[in-house]
Amino acid sequence: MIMQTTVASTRAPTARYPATEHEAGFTDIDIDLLRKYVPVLRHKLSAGQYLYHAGQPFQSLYLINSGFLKTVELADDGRDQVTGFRMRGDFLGAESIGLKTYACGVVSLESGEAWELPYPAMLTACREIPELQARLTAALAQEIRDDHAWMLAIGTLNAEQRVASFLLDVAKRYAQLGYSARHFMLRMRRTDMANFLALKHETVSRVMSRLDDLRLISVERREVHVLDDSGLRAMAGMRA
Amino acid sequence: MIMQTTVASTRAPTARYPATEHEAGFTDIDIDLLRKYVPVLRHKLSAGQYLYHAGQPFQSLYLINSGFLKTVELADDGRDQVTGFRMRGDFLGAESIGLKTYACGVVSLESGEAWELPYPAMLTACREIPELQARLTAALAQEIRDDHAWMLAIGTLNAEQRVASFLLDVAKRYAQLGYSARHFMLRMRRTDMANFLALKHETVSRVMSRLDDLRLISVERREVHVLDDSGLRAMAGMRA
DNA sequence: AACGGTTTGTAACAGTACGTAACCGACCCA
DNA sequence: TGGGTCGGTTACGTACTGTTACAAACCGTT
Repeated sequence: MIMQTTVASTRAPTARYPATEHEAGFTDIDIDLLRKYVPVLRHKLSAGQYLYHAGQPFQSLYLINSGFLKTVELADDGRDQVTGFRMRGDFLGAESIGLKTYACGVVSLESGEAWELPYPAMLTACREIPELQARLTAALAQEIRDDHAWMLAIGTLNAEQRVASFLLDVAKRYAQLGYSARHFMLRMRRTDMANFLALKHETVSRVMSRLDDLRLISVERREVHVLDDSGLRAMAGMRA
Repeated sequence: MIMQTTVASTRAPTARYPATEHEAGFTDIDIDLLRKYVPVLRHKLSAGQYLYHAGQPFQSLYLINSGFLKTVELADDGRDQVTGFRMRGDFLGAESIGLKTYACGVVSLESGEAWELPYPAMLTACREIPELQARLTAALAQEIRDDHAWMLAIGTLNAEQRVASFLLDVAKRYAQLGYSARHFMLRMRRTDMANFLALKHETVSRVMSRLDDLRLISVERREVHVLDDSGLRAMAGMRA
């Protein structure tokens, strides 16, 4: 086990459970072995801070040790799109491999810690540790699949279904990290959630209230209780 | 140069130009060197034929030599989403690396040829040819960036802008393969285009007609002339 | 050349999500 | 303590896109 145990957020009222056996990232890679080839640099992050900006020279990959971040795609004309949310064990920066500069930006949504892994050293390490290469490739493939799942959701689900799906996904990811899947704190603003779901923040608010009315969840600002898991699943998966 | 020159489609009335220096895929990998490690199997494809189905055992990557294909994400309940269109020089199957079965399906939209590259052999080859590993990783990263660009478009653009962006993207890719960017044949049905753009086919029809009315393009079924490139760009990029 | 199925185009209508705006509560800092 | 900002909620009218329906054009086959 390579992950250093840290408390992800002091504000979060989520219960703490034993970590599950499988986590994303380097779980089954020996971090000490990795350190022989890669100088791991630790970075403390605070809310609102950028881990890296789009356009900045691409130099490193990052592994999130604690905290919660969003990745943001930026267009020339100012349009922006939240392409995902990342938490402990997730990789960052892999999407920019092959480029001179980072293709997107990463913003921390709360305090946390990220480990910087200089890419040239990682390349060397990958040659020495075949398992590392496999993990990195698998992480890239996984990200593609996540993106495709998002496309499927956005392309085929209405607002209610998108929000329900999103909540279930968040719950699942918290559960994988050993937190409660039935009671959690959303770490992002409504605006970020809406942007990610290709909706407006008012729509997200309305839908959340609606899910509350239907007794599927109870919401108070960022605090969410899942009251009817199967009901929520039904709403998320069924056709309009 | 590794690419065998073949005619992509006999139906397409697109003019043929000298190929550009840069193409996606293995362009700068020596195909003969690759063959020392990987048994390359050629597959003829006809319109409507699946290259592979979602759920089928994952065994190989594919490199498109000629033709035009769509990748389709499939949900349990029957919802489906076209996640992309692929042409000569593109990789297929990389999104399923790390899985036992393919995560999506690939359908040929016209006759063509794909080269099957058994994945276990590819792994070996990657260890022997560092450049190959780099190309594969770069292709994966590129796919992520393409997906993110799509997310940005779907999340921030209206129907007109999406269709305009799509046409410009198609034009660019044809140009990269040496075809005309101002006159081309769409290889997919309106339904596929609409699904990819998270719209309905009637909406796509409406918008195409409007772009025609505005003299930005001239359309007749699948045949498209770009009449006002900068006008089309303005429409694609500007905010609603 | 005629046939049936598929694909595309057009139109009227309806609905979901949007845009605007006002309000409220939490938080920060003077 | 009070103003200011930020984030979230709710109401109401609007409009873009989806829905439904139908017709025309196209394709492959007989």
